Amino acid sequence: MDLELSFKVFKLYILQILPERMHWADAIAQELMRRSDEHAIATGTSISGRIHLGNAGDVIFGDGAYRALEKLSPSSLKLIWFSDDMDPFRRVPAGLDPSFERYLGMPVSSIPCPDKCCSSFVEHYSTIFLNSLKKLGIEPEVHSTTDMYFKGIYENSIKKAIEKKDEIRKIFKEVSGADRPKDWMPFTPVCENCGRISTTKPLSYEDGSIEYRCEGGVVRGKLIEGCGHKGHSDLKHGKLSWRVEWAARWAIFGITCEPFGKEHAVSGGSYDTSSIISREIFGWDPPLPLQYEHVLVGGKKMAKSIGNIMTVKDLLNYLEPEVIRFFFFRSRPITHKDFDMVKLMQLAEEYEHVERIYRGSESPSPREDEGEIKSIYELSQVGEAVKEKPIQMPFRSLVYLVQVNDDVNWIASRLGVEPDKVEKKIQLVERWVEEFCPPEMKFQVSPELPGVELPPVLKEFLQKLSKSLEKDVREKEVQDRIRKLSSELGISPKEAYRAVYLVLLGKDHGPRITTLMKSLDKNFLVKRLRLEG
RNA sequence: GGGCCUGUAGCUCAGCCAGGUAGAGCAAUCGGCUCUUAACCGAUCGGUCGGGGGUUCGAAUCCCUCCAGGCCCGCCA
Repeated sequence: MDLELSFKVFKLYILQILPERMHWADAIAQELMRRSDEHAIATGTSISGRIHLGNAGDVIFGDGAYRALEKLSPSSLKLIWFSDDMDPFRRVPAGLDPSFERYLGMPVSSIPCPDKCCSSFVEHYSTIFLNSLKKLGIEPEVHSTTDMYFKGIYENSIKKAIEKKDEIRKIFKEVSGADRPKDWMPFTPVCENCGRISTTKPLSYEDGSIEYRCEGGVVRGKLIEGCGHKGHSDLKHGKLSWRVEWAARWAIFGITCEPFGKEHAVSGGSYDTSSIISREIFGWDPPLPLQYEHVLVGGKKMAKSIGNIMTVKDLLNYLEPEVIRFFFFRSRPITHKDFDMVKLMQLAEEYEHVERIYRGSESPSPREDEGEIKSIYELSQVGEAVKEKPIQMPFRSLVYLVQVNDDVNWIASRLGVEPDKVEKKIQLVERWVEEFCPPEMKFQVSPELPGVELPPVLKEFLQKLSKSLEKDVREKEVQDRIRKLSSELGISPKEAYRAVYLVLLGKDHGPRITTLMKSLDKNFLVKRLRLEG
């Protein structure tokens, strides 16, 4: 008994002196600083069409680590985004002209812009992506893998990999049990005749030159025919096999941390293999992995076939950038994340809550960790976090206000803010209300008197209320009047309010009554309360 | 065939790595604010921590197992 008690006391004491809980980004930054004080964080995206929210998550998580490291002042620090544009084009995304099929098997960097507005397919999609990341305050150093090959940045790595290809084959065998054939080459050239990379087979290597034949290959289970061309390629027009390329890239850029999804993280997967290749072939310690779970949308995987692709650009039509960042930083990367457009208001409210705590207009509850909340809020900011008490324009309030009256000046005066401050947010909320707002939060003043049966006493109440409104619609008096009348007539205020909502909206509840009334034409209101249409 | 993640209050999630009084926000309910529904404030309600077993003085937390959901690898990346 005594022993048990002393254990408890000891533990409670320890808990008190332990530092506050730590945000994952801070924990990673600490671990990284323990390892070294020069850091490069790598993120990357394979460009196969519109770049969605999940792809953005990769970079956003990287930015989280970047910002947390920044606070610890390492001697050098950068955030890199690799445009994986030497990858072969594997599937024509939905919505694109089917004629793009002719590019299957070519490096995506050689496909033209689908809208003929940019210099290429890759530029088209990556520009949109990078611009929307910029709005989230993320501006990584950008590298195109195609350019890197062209410029010869990979050349030494390719030579080394070819030299040690048998060693690499052994690593593949040991780590993932995959048998690469004896004549396997870690580098695949682009066919100089047809421009495809999925169809070429390297035959031999000598002095920086690869002999190959374009004999065809399989892409997503579909056979792509080769053109039959036989030729020689230098080491600038082709690509290292992924796991080798990944390792080479780590070594070349000195990558110390990289976020990635489970497709790489799986046991025997590319992170395992690349780690060993990195260490044994290129002599670089693999980066600290930052594993994350993929983002779902409305409980489903984002897929072009389902048509539920959500991009940051799309999302910026409904949410402020801070809330999008908040979505990624409020919980651990490994946690399932479901971006549900219908529940977006809840997300916005949680962000507002964290903002109030950070900026001192609300105190955290005993179980909320102030240090962690501080990190979450700071990581959610596009720029510097501000400490002053916020003037908030709550998403929820706006949802109701825009449905009553979408005049900017009127809404601004209700919220007590400058019209130009709220204008943008009104647009965001209006779009959400129109497209995703659940029906129970939607309302509309009925143009005709809704067909409702009211007991005589409530009719009398409405008549009297109507009369008093003929003279005066100042809001304090309206509420006073409703209360007075309901007590005079012996009905509960609740019934009284219900009656008003019924005749105005056809529903038994609605937004604050004075807000609603004030936005309506006085004559209309008086008539309606008299049940005259 | 191999692996990963998730399961804690109606909803969204902390807490798990380093076992020690089950938490927050939102919702709901009730009340307050000279202004009673949905801008604010307070209080309350709400959970056999997916099930079972084990280790332990003590398990949401560690181990085993089962169930449910989501996903990945086993072509290429």
